[in-house]
Amino acid sequence: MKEKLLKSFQGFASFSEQELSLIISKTKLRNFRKKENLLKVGETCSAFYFIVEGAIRQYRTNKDLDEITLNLYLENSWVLEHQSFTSQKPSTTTIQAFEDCTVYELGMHAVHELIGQSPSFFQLGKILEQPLQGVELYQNLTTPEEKYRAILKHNPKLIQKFPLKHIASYLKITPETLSRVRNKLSKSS
Amino acid sequence: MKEKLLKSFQGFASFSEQELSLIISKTKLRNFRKKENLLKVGETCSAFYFIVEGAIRQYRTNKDLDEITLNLYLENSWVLEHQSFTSQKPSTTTIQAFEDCTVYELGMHAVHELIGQSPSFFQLGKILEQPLQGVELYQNLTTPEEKYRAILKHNPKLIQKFPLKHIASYLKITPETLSRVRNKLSKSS
DNA sequence: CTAATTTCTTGATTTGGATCAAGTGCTACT
DNA sequence: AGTAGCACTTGATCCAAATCAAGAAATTAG
Repeated sequence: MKEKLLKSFQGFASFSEQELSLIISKTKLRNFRKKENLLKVGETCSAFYFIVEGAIRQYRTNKDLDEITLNLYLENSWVLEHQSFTSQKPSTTTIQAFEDCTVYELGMHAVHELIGQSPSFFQLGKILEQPLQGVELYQNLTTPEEKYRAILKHNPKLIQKFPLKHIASYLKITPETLSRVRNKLSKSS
Repeated sequence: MKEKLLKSFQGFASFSEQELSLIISKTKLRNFRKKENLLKVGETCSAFYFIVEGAIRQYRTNKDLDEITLNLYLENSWVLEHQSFTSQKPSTTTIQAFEDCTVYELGMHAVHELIGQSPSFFQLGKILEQPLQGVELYQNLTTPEEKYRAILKHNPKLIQKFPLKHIASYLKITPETLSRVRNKLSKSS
C-alpha cells in the first residue's frame, strides 16, 4: 500500500530508510468519497495529499457560477493549493474528489517538525515544485488543436478518465470546440 | 543604497540585525546595461536579483521568433526564473535589462550556506513566492478591457515605463487591440 | 538637424472559436 | 423497464479580436 508513496519520496531525494519511515509515520491514510472536498474556497491549505487511488479535480468558480477546471490529477500525484499553502492564506479554489479516492495526507506541521529534526527533510519542499500543470503546461500553446495534441501526448490518461467538459474547461475551450477537434483528429489519423 | 534591500528582507520575516547584515554581506551589487541579459535561454537560474534601479523584462521566443513578454519588473522587485531555479534545469526564457539596471544578486549557494548556519534563513524561500505576476494575475480575466483595467489598477507604473507593445504581449493581446482599449477608456473617463 | 527606424494609431477585412440550438446517446435511479 | 437528467455531437450564426494596411508620431542614429 505504501509502495507508491515510498517511490514518490525516493524520487525527490536520497532519503535513508530511517528517514523514509519517519516521513511515512507522519502521513495519514484518508478516504474521500466522490464529490467530497479536500479543500474548500476560504479554507487554508495546510497539507500535501498524495493520491494512491482515484482522481481529483481542482476548480475555480467565476461570477456566473461556472466551474473552471484548473487541474486534473490521477494516482501517484501530489495535490495541494500551491498559492494558499505557501502564503497560508485562504484558497480561492476548490479541490474535490472526482471519484472515490484513497490518499495519504502529509500535514504542514509534520513537515515543519521533520525539518526541525534534520535539514535533510528540507527536500520535501520539492513537493511544492510538482505542479507544472494546467496553465503552465499549455501557456505557449494557442490553438485548440495544439492544446489537445499536447494533452494527448503528455497526459492521455486524463482524457480517458475525465469527461470531455472538464478537459475542455482545463484547456480553456468550449466542449463544442473540443468535440470538433477530437473528431477531426480521429479522422485524419 | 542598501535601504531598499533591507526593507524587502524585513518584509519577509523578522530577521535580527545580525542576520540582516549577514544576508546582505552575501549579496553582490551588479550593473546591467540596457539589453544585457541577466539570464539566457539554456542557462540555469542560480540566483535571486533584487532591482534597486531600472526595469527588467522576461520573455519567451516562439517558433516564429516573436518575443512573448512573460513578466515586467520595476525597482524593489525580486527577479528570477522560478521554474529553472527550483528545478535547476535550463531556462526556456530570457531575463533582460530593459534599461540600465542596478541590482543586488543573492546566489543560491549563499542561501544554502545561510540556511546551513541557521534555519531562520529558511524564510528566504519566501522570495520564491513573490512572482504572483503575469499569467497568474490575469488568469481569470478574459477580455482585453478587463486586463487593461487590472494592470492600470494594480501596476500603473508598468504602463508608464514599458512601451505599449510589451504591455500588449504581457496581456496576450495585440498592440492594435490595446491601443483601441486604451483610447476607449481615456475617452469614457 | 535630418534620415532612418521603430512605435503607435486608425480603418477595413477576415476568421476562429464562442454561442445558440436541436437532436442523440448514456447513465443512473426508482 | 422507463424516464429524468447529463454528456456529447453537429450544424448555423455571430462576434470580438486578429490580421492586414497605411499613415502619423516619436525615438534613435548618423
